[in-house]
Amino acid sequence: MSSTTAGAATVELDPRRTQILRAALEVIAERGYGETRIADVAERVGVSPALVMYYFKTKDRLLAEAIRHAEDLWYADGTRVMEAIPTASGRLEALVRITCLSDEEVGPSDSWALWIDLWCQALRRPAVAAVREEFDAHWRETIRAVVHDGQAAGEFEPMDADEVAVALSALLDGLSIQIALHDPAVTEERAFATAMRFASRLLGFAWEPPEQVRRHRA
Amino acid sequence: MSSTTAGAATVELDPRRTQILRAALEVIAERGYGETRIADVAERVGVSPALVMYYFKTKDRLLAEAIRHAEDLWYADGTRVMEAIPTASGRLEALVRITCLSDEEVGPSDSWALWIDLWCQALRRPAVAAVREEFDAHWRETIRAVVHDGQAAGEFEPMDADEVAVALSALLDGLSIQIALHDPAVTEERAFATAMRFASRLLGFAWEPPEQVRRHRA
DNA sequence: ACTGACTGACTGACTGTTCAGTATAGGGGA
DNA sequence: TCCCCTATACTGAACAGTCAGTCAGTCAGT
Repeated sequence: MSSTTAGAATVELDPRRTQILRAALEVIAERGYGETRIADVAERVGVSPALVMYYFKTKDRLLAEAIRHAEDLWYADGTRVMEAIPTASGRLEALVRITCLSDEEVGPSDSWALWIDLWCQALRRPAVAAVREEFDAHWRETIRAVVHDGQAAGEFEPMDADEVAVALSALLDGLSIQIALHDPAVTEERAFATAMRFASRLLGFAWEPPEQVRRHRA
Repeated sequence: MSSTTAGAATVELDPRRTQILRAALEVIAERGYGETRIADVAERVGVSPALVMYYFKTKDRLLAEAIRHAEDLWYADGTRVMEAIPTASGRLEALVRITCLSDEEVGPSDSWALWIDLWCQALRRPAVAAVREEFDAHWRETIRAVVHDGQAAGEFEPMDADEVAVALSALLDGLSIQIALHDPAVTEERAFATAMRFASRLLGFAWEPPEQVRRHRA
């Protein structure tokens, strides 16, 4: 479906440019969007702040492009992982795993912080809001497609796939917030189990929690 | 009790102090936590910036107290509304309604933005993180209690109430993000219906989406 | 020599915080 | 009553630090 997504991502091949974008992403993840200074980004690359301005006209443009770059990276990884999984329930579990567990091969370990910052900045910055809406729409469409495939294959019960996509993406967003904030009541494993239990119950497929987090069921 | 908390108690009763706190909350909701200037708060109250520093030693302390103040206000309203509802399913619906629909009598209309900012700042500010964790723990406990009551009364099916609390609070958080960001795919009414459908299916109680979601309480 | 990558040094704006000082209210004494 | 004294609320102005953005100019490759 989305085999030609490389176009937009490879528009900028300038290595210095992508180097700066990557550095900006690191700084944003560490210090936060609002606390990111051009000097920090420049120092991380090992160049002068003026060079950052040379490549990106303003700070706003740098940060906006960095956010979009993060989205591209995240989805490139995500689709690569997803394509290798044959069953719909397996792909659904992969989606939940990517969202809840930090040791997956998708995105940086602190990508949750980036998400929260994305939402926060999207509140008031139209450029960020556009990226966010695109990102979420794409994410929901991914879930919807998996649900649809599973229903067509008889793995899932028939029900409104859009509805499931909205509910499940919201659930995952909410859980990722608790994980990002290290809430003691919501560990990564618990979030994973909660989301999977939820999805399996909703879609009517069998799923058993792994050994270490298995608990009694009614 | 007076020896250690007398200062704090009198502090909260100072009208000028609460006036500044309220103004700070308004500015935070409008401009965002990171973009809030003490000059803005002072101007809204009609005093000099120096007076704000006179009451709150630093900007950080002002903002931290403002956030805590918001939490207090929100829960005061929330518990008042909840107490008047007899059935557990009714209280659960009220919880969802408070979260999803903007015209309820709980909190300011833009309290979602405040929540997102709360999460964002909690990522890196320990003082805010403490308020956030308290807030969420209280919120989950509220849900858990309602679920437990409903199960005891036979309204809900038996299942782990903690599990339901984690899942439902996460779902509501995720939906509130989409609402706050005005995502075209998730209107307030749709979020409300999604959450209620989810909860009723999970807990096994009957719920029908209203023909037209009632708004503006008569 | 021309172009593009790159830099050091500067500026200009913003803003949290301080501080010296003003005004007002109240209390106590004569 | 009048005056003095003190504490409290409050302000205008300035200070000090931070940073995005600019610019003239250097350096390397062609």
